[in-house]
Amino acid sequence: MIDLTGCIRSLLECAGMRGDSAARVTSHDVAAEAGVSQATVARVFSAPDKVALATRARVREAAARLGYVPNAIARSLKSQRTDIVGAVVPAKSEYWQDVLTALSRRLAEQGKQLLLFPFADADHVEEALDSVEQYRLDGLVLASSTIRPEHLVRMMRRPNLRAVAFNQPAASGLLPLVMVDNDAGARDLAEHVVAQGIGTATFVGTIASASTDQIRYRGAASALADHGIACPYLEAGGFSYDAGYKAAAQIPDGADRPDAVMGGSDEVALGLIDGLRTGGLDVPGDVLVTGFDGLPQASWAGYDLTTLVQPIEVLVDATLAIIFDDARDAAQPERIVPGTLREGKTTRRGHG
Amino acid sequence: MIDLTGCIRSLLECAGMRGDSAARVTSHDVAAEAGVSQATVARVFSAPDKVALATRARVREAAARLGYVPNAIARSLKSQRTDIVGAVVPAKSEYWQDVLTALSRRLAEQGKQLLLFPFADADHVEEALDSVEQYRLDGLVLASSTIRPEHLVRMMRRPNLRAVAFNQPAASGLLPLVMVDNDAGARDLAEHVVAQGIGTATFVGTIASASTDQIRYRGAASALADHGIACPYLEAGGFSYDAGYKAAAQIPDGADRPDAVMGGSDEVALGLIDGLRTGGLDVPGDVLVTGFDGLPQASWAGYDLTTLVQPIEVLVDATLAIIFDDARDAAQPERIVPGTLREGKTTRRGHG
DNA sequence: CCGTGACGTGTTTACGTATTCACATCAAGC
DNA sequence: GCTTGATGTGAATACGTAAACACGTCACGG
Repeated sequence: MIDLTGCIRSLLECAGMRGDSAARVTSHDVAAEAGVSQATVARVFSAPDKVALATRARVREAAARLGYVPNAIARSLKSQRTDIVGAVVPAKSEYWQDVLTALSRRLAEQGKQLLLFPFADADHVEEALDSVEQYRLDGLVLASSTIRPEHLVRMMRRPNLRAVAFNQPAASGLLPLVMVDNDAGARDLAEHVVAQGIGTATFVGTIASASTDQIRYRGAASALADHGIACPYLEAGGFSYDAGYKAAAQIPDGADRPDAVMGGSDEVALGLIDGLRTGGLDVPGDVLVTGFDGLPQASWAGYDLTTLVQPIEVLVDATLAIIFDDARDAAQPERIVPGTLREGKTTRRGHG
Repeated sequence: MIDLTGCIRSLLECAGMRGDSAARVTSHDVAAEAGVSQATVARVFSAPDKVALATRARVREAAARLGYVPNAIARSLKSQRTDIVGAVVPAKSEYWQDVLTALSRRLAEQGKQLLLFPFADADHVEEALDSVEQYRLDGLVLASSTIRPEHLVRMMRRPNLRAVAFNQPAASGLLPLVMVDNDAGARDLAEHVVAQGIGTATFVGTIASASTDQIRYRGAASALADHGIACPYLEAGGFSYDAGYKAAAQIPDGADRPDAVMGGSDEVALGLIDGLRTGGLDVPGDVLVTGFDGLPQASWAGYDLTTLVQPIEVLVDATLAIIFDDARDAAQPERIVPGTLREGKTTRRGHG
């Protein structure tokens, strides 16, 4: 192992020498080295088929010798394209982590990058957007339903910037929109628990002012009402496990205890499960629980939560299609994608 | 609600008009509007104290009227600073998500941004690094111990780029390095389970070739050996819950069953717990389990895992200090930060 | 044999800003 | 009253690349 390190060190000195002398190699340097003009060098790296095979090889070789790497900053300035997509998302959220992972992976496949603009509170969105405007991004994904409409408006019509609202029903009519079918998903979940033979239910929402929360609650309540089941609303006050855990204590026990508790998100639902179990209840023996989102953690054997799985890949692809497809005439597209019901054991009644 | 939308729409048209006419407002346009030179406009936005109060106000007003926003791309080209830090990280990992969250938040506080270079397999690191070189980043965080030394070498000595290895012991001597004290942490965990009175133990590592995995195993095995306890190594084959879940089936049962199982990471440990429980064992009744990292999920009531909590904020701050502090003469700093033992109920024996 | 077009390359300019240099103004000091 | 210095501003340039334009060469067809 020490051997390996030593070997690397010597490689390093070699690289270091080259690196120092090549401190800032530009296309001009390469041009001089290869005996061509700067324009030809640029062409070799951006439109290789426009330069003769022999020249191309000579330039490539010279570039390699000098350690030349094209400067993306200068390219962006000239071409008015950054190949960078921004994402404005809440700083802390399991769900958004998953979305960002999918998004950045897909972008990387296209040779594009993801620039992150996380915000802690809704109050800090403004600052994030200030930064967004400075970088001339190709596209922007506006996530989180806690972004207020006035912020959305600000991002409209920015030249060369396609902004897309992601899972944010409130943006409808203002921005292109991609989201899972929250209403249908909530109804599916409600129908599913009804089919398990429940008589009462409670919905534990995330944050009541969030538009996704409202739609999910209305969908669930409406479906339950079709079966004559009332569904009171309880606000957890956050999108987190902790919020759900604490909310579990608010759920009536004894005779008033609901047969089913529907969480506004998976994170809340997982917290609910642990909160209910800590309170001495059995899930699903005493109470059925459902979630919404389809987080990886929902599938963990310790929970095995019944939830509505969002097709994140599909949503991400739709988002990128809006950003990069030149069908700009198709004004304000709205892609509403259906989710998939995942049946876990948290709604498997009479398992004992 | 329809009212609100209507209101916004009209605002929108107003903004749209301004947005269109201001399609690409430059500092020259502002200069013309304010009756000053472009240089003065630039100064107003980058060194306001160098311009007279009255002029400053006039320029600011003109800028606001035209909707001028400084162009970060052009600024970067001129100033040779992007105010962007890159992070090369594995695409899927709970732990790295937490690190990135902390990192981007701290950067945002300084008006800097985070550019993400996620990679799926270790084989794709090369491509990610190609992209990294094109953007002239101010700094680079190289994460994941699956990045091979030859990749690290490549990132050394890049002009204007401070690369830092994050939790990657193998980078020692090659790059500035920030990491948690894996050895001490593993020993602490081992001592803790010994104190619970165990007689046998097994270490379930993540990926045997990862340097963190090796250090953690050696630390734990060494501490256990001090008490005369042998500690066989089992490789889960990944950093994931699933890997841990599957590895649980490999752990001997019956008379050979270890009293404690030490996971190489929290994700693996959580999988182990569920895997063991699915196998009919009680955790901690039959087997004690420990993790490593201190993920939020480890604190969930359903697990309450004993683990070594990494001080992520401290690690991130140390990383940024290396990147931005001009003490470049302090060659190859290595910051090794101690973690904190978190005692959960997965090592609380005789709980019944 | 000349016109036509395709092809490859060089020259030049523009992208939008930060910074250097020069210049003008004005207050203070001998 | 003229130097000195500070202060505020404008002109000019550079950052590194992409693309428009022009030019030269060569093959082809009439």
